Amino acid sequence: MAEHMRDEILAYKRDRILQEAVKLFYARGFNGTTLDDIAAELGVTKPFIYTHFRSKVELLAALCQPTIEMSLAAVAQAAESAGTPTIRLRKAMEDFTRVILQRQANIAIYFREEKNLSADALDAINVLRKKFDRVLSALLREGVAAGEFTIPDVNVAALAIGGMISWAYTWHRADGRLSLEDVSGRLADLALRMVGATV
Amino acid sequence: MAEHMRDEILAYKRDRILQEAVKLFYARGFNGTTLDDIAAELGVTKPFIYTHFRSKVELLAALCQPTIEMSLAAVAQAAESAGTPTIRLRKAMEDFTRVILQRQANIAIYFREEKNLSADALDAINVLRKKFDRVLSALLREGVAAGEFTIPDVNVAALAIGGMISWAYTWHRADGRLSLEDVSGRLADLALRMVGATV
DNA sequence: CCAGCTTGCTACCTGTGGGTAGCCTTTCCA
DNA sequence: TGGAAAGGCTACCCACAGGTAGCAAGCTGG
Repeated sequence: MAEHMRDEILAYKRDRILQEAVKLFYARGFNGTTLDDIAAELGVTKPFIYTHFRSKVELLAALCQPTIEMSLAAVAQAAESAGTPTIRLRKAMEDFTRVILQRQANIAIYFREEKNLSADALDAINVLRKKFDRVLSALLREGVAAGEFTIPDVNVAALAIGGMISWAYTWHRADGRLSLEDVSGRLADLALRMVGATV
Repeated sequence: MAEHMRDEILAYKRDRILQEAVKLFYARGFNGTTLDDIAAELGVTKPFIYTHFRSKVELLAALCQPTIEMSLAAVAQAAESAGTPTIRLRKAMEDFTRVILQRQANIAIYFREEKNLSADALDAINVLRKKFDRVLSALLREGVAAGEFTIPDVNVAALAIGGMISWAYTWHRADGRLSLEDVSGRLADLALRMVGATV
């Protein structure tokens, strides 16, 4: 029991560090943020961070990788769900957009700071991204086979759709004209149009 | 005459510094590249660079801004050219893609290192980007007015199209399956589909 | 052939920030 | 109530890299 709660608190501290790191890396960039900055924001000191993360670079990986995993999971789950390719593609794109916008800061940091990741972390993430492209391409091919989509070049289409939606991290404002649901609906519509599906 | 040639040589030196900086910033990131690295690659020393650029940050701006200007120019010129909105949009998207892929490294550096730009340089570039969005949105609206396009939300469509194409900098390989012309053709097609144009 | 200007180099300074050693305080159990 | 373990802090180290001062070498015009 005591042990159990100690672990929860440990996890909570780790989480708070990550939260604050995301906020600052997003606002000032990875190299523009010092560990002292993060510590100050939390009301602690630098060595405190080192009891939870081995290095600044590990902190970066810890805030990128799970977000990429979520993106992949969203698309993979929708692709495997029930329904026609059209229905599944719409769900995949809506859910993917939600991840991108809910984890907007993490996504931005990942794309900006990729070069600062360790080779290992980068490899792990690249595996996920390759898988993402394969899953999306497979879904598009399924739709073509079913006669629902018309796509001249499936691989380019997958990259184009993935890019169009990923890009939303650069322009969406949570306090702007469009809610998260507005954006995910509109981008999913555009994706369906790109593949020639009947909307 | 003598003066004239001296200026040419000055410009040439400046250009070579920029070339090498682009190569290294692209490969290792802005913060992962030292001015000594760039100098070494050129067979010169750090103070040499300082006779052509006031600081590392100025170097960064000098390799970002002209590329953004080229993107805007490509779209603006196509939008003002002759032909139907459909024809002009196709040309705009093809030319925009060409800029993105010809200046792939510069574009990548800009998006990654935006946070490292001076406030002034960033402002100047943001003006260009706003203009880019306005020009593209205006062209889409024209197409809608002419009955050639069907677009539920013009602003989102402009961002989506711009994003889809910009994104090509992340995946295009000059030595890959698709040539620059292949990609620009296919992405322009996809853009036209997104706006409901008759391809 | 010399004066002076241009050009680029050698050698250096210095702030910064990631990372660590070792101590103090609090907590918890015997 | 004493002692040990855990948790976090103070104080520090030092490599690195942006930026500069001042000198040497070569070109140019008189």
